[in-house]
Amino acid sequence: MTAEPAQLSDAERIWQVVAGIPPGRVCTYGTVAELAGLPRRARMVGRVLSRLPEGSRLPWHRVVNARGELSLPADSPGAQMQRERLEDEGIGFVRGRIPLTRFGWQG
DNA sequence: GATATGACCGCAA
DNA sequence: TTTGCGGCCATAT
Repeated sequence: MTAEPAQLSDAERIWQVVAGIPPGRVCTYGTVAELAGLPRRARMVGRVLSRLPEGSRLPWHRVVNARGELSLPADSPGAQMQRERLEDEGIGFVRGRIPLTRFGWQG
């Protein structure tokens, strides 16, 4: 028989990790993947977030790339919303980047 | 089945 | 500092 996922799927584990990022903190794709038990699968995190519905309450905006930059196209509405929500949480940008040494979250 | 693509990452130069 | 390259892996064609 076609087995339904007995445990949480990869995507569901990623959602759980992202949901656990505290306000005012950011996490990189690679770190999210690792915390989700998927080392070296940063790209999968990006893919999962790109497929989130607009109404999702997941704090996806707290996930940035390893350089502290937003990975969405800068001109996209998503990127602008992401930056706005981050600044609302007190996260500051320095020359277009977030200082991960200060705002990064390790779990 | 093979190839191309993507909200990535780490390292070497 | 930036750039290039290999690695990673689910989806789409």
